Amino acid sequence: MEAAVDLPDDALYNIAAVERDTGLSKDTLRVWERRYGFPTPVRDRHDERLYSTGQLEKLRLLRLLIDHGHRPGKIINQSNVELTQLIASRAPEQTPPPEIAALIALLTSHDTDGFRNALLQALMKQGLLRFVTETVAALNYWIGEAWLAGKIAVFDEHLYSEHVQNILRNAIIAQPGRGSAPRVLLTSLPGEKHRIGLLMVEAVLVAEGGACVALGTETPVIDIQNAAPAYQVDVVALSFSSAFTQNAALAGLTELRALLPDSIEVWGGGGALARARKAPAGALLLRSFDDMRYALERWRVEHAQR
Amino acid sequence: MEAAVDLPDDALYNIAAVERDTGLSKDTLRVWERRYGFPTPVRDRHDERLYSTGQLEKLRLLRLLIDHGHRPGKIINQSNVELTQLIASRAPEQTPPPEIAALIALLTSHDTDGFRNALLQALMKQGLLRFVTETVAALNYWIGEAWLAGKIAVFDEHLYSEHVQNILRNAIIAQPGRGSAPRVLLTSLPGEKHRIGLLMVEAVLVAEGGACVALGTETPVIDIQNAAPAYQVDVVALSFSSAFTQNAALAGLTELRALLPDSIEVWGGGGALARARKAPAGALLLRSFDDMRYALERWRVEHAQR
DNA sequence: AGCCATTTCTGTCCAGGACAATATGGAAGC
DNA sequence: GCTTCCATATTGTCCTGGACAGAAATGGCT
Repeated sequence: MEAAVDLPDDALYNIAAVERDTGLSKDTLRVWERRYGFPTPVRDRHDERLYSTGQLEKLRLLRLLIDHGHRPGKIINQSNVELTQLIASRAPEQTPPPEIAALIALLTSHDTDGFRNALLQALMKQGLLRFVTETVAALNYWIGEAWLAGKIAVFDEHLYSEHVQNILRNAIIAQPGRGSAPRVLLTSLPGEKHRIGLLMVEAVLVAEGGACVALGTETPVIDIQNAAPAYQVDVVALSFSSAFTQNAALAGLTELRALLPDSIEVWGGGGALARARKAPAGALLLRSFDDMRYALERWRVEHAQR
Repeated sequence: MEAAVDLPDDALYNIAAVERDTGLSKDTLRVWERRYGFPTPVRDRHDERLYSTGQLEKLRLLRLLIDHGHRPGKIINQSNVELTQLIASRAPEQTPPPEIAALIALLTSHDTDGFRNALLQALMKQGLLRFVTETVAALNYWIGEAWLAGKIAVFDEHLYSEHVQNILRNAIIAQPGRGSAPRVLLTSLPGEKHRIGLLMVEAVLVAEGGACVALGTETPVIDIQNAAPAYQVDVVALSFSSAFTQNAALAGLTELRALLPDSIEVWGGGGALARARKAPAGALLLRSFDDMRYALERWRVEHAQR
């Protein structure tokens, strides 16, 4: 029994590596072992945990399902195969429209140049506004689905994110005109890392002739409070992907609303708020890009007479 | 139920927030308290640690000095003032060159368009390679210094990062030619969020005629392992900013080296590795952009005969 | 159906002990 | 003088097992 190459199959990972690769904290890993009897890593000579590749794999499946609403206690004792089926059964066999399917096919065939060119072509054909609200939005959705179904690799998703960022940032810079009122400060709260949503909003804003001060992701509330007057913005807009809890998103909006002067509006949008019933007092919920365009128009009407 | 209105100055941070803001692990924070008597957070009604703004500040100074070679036990009982002096004495009263100072002045005056235009102008004047290795590198350094000295706000740093990203991504896309060998897969490991370093590397690579597959930040090792053959790359390059521990960076390189076939080279660079003594067997340490250009050249010579 | 109270579940925090990995400092050898 | 090696000191990470807050699920009420 001799392997020509070191097979990664019998590799062992210490708890720090598992935390890094699964996003599950060391405390969580230990408490799962204590409560549910999984994972059961072997120990090295100094009684430190060493996790097998199979356990690491299962932990990643669990993480995925938990992020999509399953409870750990219900699924932790199922086998890898059962978990994979659970993931597959989630989405009722739908297929994306052909344009989107073609783009995804380019991505999964690892044809980086082809994918980039196809995106650029779609942008040219549709213009920035439609490109963002139709193509990119649909891509986000269907790539998420494909990922759940195991049809797309994590690294493909990374590459997708990079390409879309490149193209959107490029288009935003290229947009003619310097933008007028309202000036919108755009960012997300700590914990919210999803950059594409922010860039999509920025693209729409710029396309509609607004001016955008983009701070990127994960700005602490206090720093937003300080930045808003410094940049003399009219609106502070926050994006919450579905990685955020709806409650956490609403709490963030409420906190920010309390900290900012009344003259500055607070807008919130994104997946976490798509199903929210009502906005916190004094804040505005944007459930779609159309909502945002109406909000822009309303702001301009209200501030027209001066 | 408690009514909590946070005022920035007497704000209190729980141990998770401090870990996030300082990069010191919870274990380290607790063991320092036990051993050295610092920090001494107050406790909430459930005996959980709450760190004051001042202690958070001191912890950040300590982290910084430790990253620069000081030992914790020697400096942990000095005051904030003494630590600040220690930092100041580290870089003997230097001032940034006038071009850099002018850019920083635009940034701190919140003149977003002016800052953007000045960056674009520098790029046009210098070309991509010099812009990255001179202007952006210097800006990173001096903005870090300005932050240490309290001369720059967190949100200004966020805005800086966004603008540089816009410009670099724009320049990378605009670069003529599709790039040839070697094909380099470029990313960072989970925990390493610093995007500008990655983009700088990508810009230099592209400017030198290489082909780059950029996966963005925080790609788990397993996914890198899978991506490398899928994209048929010749080299996997990882970037570690000084937010990473040197040990963690070296461990990551070692792990990756073991998982990838010998035909794929492993390169690592960035602040965390700047003072590393020797590279893990089979990996290459790049301590500067020049190192990277030499490495590219060497690779091309070695693979010239076909 | 919607709303509120109660129970269950789950992640994070705690204390204090242990030890591996690294850095330091000095002695020995070239 | 300079490296090389080894003993010692320092420092970060991991361990166990207990506790509890906050989120989610459940049930009872209008």
